[in-house]
Amino acid sequence: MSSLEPKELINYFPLFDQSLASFISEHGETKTFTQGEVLMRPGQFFKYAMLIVRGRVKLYREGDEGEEFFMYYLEPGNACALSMMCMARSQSSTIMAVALEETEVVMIPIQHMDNLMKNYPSWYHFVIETYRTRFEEVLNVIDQIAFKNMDQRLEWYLKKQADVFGSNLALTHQQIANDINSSREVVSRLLKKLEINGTVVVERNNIRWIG
Amino acid sequence: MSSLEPKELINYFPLFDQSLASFISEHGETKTFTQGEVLMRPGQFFKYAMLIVRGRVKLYREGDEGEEFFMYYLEPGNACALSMMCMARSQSSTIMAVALEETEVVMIPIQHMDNLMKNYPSWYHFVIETYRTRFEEVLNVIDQIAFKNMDQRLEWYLKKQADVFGSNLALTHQQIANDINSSREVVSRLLKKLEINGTVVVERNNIRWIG
DNA sequence: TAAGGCGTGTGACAAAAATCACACAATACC
DNA sequence: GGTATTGTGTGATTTTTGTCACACGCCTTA
Repeated sequence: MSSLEPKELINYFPLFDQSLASFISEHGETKTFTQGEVLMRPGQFFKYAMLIVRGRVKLYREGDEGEEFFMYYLEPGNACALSMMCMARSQSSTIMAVALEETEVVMIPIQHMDNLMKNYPSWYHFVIETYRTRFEEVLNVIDQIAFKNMDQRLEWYLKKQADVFGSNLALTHQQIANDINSSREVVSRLLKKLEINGTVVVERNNIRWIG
Repeated sequence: MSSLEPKELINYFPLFDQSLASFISEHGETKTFTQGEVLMRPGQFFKYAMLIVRGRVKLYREGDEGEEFFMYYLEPGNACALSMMCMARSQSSTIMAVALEETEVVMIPIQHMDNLMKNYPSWYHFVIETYRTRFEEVLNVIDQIAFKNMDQRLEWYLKKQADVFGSNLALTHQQIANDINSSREVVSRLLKKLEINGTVVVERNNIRWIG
């Protein structure tokens, strides 16, 4: 439950200045989530701002009938933007965040927010930057599903995966289909096309992204 | 170019406290945009945070081939979230904002941001609230295009329009098609269905939303 | 090594949406 | 009133995506 050293924090979050890192080191609590554990679920109130320092978190949108739609990953050095828009008393459906692997998170209780905003300019710079990044990410998602066909969306999805996990993607066609809200057969066929095209190599349980 | 009275500002932005309203009244510049004028375009840097006090602004996403995709409106009392994520040096394609009618905007130069964040808690509460609202709006858009069919998306779109403009919508089928990235014929057919269904009355250049 | 589960490939078909080709009604403007 | 423009209605067709049915190969494990 004790927090990280200031130096380590600055390492992960280069936007932090010395005094901010010290403050967070003192008042933040670290928590470790196990693989598959839910960090955030629909309708939840937040009592902490969450900063990722180890592991990976998958954010996705849930449809009314339980469909999933992948949005983005959070990695060390990222913060959960949603957790920072604190009073998120959400409606019908909202965002899910689950740990993909064992994940370590620094949690800053919201009662410190006023103080942080007031006295640590590098904090709100970080907050704004976090929002901006996520907002742009989400706008890109909209571009894809509003303007592009399945083949282009699949390609974009695979590229994003490769950016995060490297060129070997341990994914089944079914998992991909879930993430982009399509069906296994469609994904299979499109992957075949991409393979002929030379952008990927398709193996069992694995896709090699060539680009 | 001179700004509004503090009292008036608080009227539009109830989250502002007295001192914040005074500050903005003093340092904000008001600017009037004419109908059709662009407040924000792809690739632009922002030098101001923009608060809407009169009129209406339409925000939409532009595709690579010039397609448009409607996202949301800004009305008096709203702020432009994008303008507040100041250094938005955007990439390939990003958001467009155009005035739907004559629109009055209070513009706060970004050099005041540090001061505002530091000394006016009601300012950053407002900023966070603005981000939160827009983020949720955008997530709802994603729900629609990721999980719903055209008929449901059309219905959702019309309802949103009716929330803003009242139940008489001066829209052609072509305009609707542009906003939801579909085609006129499809919109015509779906509107007919909705009319049979009793949710709308279709007239020339006008749609009456019944609900 | 036999059995069963899981991941993948594929053809046939269905559904949703986009596109094409018109007809025609309402309105605007000479 | 006559003519052009704009908005709408509708069938036929194509494209895209989703669904169904089933084959088959790989891998585990008993």
